Amino acid sequence: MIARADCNNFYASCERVFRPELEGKPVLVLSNNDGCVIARSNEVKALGIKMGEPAFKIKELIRKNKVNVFSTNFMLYGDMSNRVMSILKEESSSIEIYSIDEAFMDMSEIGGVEEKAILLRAQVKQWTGIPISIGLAHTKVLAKIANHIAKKYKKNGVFVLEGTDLIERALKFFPVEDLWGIGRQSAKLLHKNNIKTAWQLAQCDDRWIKRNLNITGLKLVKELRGEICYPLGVVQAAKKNICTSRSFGKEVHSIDELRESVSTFASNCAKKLRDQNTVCKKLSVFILTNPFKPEAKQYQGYQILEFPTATNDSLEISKMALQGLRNIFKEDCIYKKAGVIVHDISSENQLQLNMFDKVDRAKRKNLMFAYDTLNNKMGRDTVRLTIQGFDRKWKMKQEQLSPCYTTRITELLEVKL
DNA sequence: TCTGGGGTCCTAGGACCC
DNA sequence: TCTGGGGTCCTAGGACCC
Repeated sequence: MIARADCNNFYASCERVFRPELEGKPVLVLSNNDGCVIARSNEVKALGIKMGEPAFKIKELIRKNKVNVFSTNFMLYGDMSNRVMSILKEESSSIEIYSIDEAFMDMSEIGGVEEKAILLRAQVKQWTGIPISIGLAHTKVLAKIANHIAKKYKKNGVFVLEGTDLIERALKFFPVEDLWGIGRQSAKLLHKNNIKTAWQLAQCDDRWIKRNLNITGLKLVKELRGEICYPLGVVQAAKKNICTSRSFGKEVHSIDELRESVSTFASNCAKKLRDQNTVCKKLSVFILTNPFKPEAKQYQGYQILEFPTATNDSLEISKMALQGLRNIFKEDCIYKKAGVIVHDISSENQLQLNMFDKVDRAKRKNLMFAYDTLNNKMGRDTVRLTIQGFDRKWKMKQEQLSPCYTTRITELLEVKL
């Protein structure tokens, strides 16, 4: 039996732990620079405030309803997460920590799972102050559904989804678009084909599913039918990509400020690399202007660089990242390499990049991904630095490389201290 | 519809090889 | 330069997740 434990309104709950007087009152957490909503207590949800909503649009609503607004405090959330997870670990050593606020656990060897789960939930609440919900079933996808039901409809926060009748009833009432792995595109396609519930999806022909939703969709459907396709991943796998990115809260007009950020973000990525004992081969840097400033022209820059030898050394990585930033502002380099950008930082130190739309299709190929992603998701002027992980070939060498690099870095850091 | 900041996996098509 | 077939590796881009 797989249990899926999930913290309710996690960030908002964390803030409440230290402000118990906010129990029962609306609590909302805003993203970096107080841009948009990233966590809501139930009271805030009831006000109709949506996830991801820009803060400026709901100012009035916040004021009228005396909503308690917090800026993110990821140190706090990470710490609270560790506390919750360590309690869960004591219950079951086979645990996969899936994200900051949720985990899958193997509870198959534990008899009376429902009672156990209820107790576990009470324990987490008592020791950390964080309310959680637990869904139990034989596959991860079903456990997710069980969790949904537990959170929404069960006073004790626990639901066991087991037995053909109960599963059928649950699936018939569960909207297909709420399934784990069905996003906007897939939902649209399914609706067009008159598939509205999880149950209807589970009845579909395998070949049709594979053709329309590919192998991922097929796995999802098999899990709905009770066949395990996503086994519990107990060991924490090393990240294949590491990324540090941030929006500035204000406009940036100096290259020095960009250099500062790029350098800091590079070190940050390097530290993450060392923490998981890996090295990187490639690095990409990109920047773009504020896409939400309608009157301004939009520009962006993007560079991929490759290290001669894979590394996790902060200095090497920072240097390379700064080289990338320089390249972005160097015309000759751009068209040869990443296919974009440039011109000068004009007289007033304004950032001036070639306009995206003027770059022809072939040249901008590399940029499409960055552009789409950022245009959709990021606010304000942004510097993002990504370090790409290993492909298969490199992975083989990784074990030999990383200890030696790690040692070197440790020495280096000690010297610096 | 969208004023964060992270990640993952899959697939098609191009580059390259014999 | 278009006359064969088979294969692998790589990566951009799409879709999804929290």
